[in-house]
Amino acid sequence: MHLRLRKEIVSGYFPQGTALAEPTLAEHFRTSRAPVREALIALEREGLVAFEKTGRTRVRTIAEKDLREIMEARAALESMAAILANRNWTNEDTDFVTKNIERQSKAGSLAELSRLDIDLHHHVVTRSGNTRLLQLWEPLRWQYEAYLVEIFKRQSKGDYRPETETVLAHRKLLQALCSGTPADAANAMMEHVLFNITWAD
Amino acid sequence: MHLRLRKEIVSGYFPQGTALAEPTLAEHFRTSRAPVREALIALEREGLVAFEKTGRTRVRTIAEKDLREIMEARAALESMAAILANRNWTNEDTDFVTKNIERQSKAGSLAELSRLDIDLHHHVVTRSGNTRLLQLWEPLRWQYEAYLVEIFKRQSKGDYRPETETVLAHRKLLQALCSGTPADAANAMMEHVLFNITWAD
DNA sequence: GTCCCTAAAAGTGTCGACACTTTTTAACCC
DNA sequence: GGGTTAAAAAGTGTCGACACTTTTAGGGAC
Repeated sequence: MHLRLRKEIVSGYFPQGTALAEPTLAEHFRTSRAPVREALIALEREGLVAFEKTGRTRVRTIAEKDLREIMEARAALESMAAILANRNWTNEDTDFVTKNIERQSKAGSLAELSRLDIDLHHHVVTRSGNTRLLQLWEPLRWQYEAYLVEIFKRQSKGDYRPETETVLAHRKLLQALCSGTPADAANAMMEHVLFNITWAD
Repeated sequence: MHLRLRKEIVSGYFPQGTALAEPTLAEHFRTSRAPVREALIALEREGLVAFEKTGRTRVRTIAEKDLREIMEARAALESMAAILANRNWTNEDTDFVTKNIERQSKAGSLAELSRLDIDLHHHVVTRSGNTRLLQLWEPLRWQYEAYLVEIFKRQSKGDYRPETETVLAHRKLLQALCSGTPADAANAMMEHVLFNITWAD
């Protein structure tokens, strides 16, 4: 329920600013209001919906300035994750990331590239072995995805060229993760994530 | 309601592992179960309570290995916060932190020192100006406090000596925040927070 | 058309109830 | 006493209902 509603928000089915009335959602999910309320509370803490002072709920709007916050927070968490993942790194991890990057270079759309990109970053955070890092990271992920889907809507589909910049940064990151020092890994991640801020605004 | 229950957990009134049955809590707070459930969901996402597979809820137990995770995550968020706060730093901030450190050096108990310490770190995260950083940091704060109160219980009250180490690290941090580079601030914060890991285990 | 006021509609917050599941208790046998 | 089974107690998940608040819609004056 909570997961289904999240998917509908992140996928853009409920666009930013949409009013989320409990009776309506209850009907939509064929349940009563109680489970809906509980899902909304969880989603509020994930930053995907916002409660107004009157108690009403809307899909949160994520603007450019929010993206900066998200990327800064991601950079903080992911660079630490890179340090920790660097310690635990195995050949299986290298394989996984290598294959991911390979598919990125052949990606046919910005949406596909983004999905692969998020997968890669998710892998690093997971492999940090720090469950709290992952727990804090996940809301940022959903907010980021919710932002992306909005951008994709506005963007014409025609003008896509593979993002060679991103792929190069990922190769550098992989290098640091599998054969660099923890500091190398942190720096590569920090630069890579923060680069997207300047790229985005 | 959510805040009251949190306070009772963090203060140690509900110790780690305590079963939190909804009807009992409802009676305790003189409400029905619905608000209790909603508070529990919020607290679960703050990491203060844990749901078992059967749906039952307990106050989460935070052990030494959890403390490591918490401190690593704090280091990640707070070092980024230090970078951002360094940009916005004003004389008022310097005053606030200076007074805080002064009071630390005169602190009469470990509990008082901890309270001042958390206040100082909270100030830096707030002054980063990044609301998401603060939002992610707060759950770590509660978990940390819930851990501390448990430690204080076990510890004899007699053997307290002021932690000059901590005070020195804070002075160094302040120096970096008000007259150093962003990198200085990040490093000072990272070292300071991670130092507590080795100190704690 | 616009403004204002009122009435209806929609929404939230809280409650008690019911079915179902898990845990505890108690009785029984050995 | 220790173990097993069955009944009772406690707990969760979900639902519909009610009072109260906010928003929307409509009607009248100008």
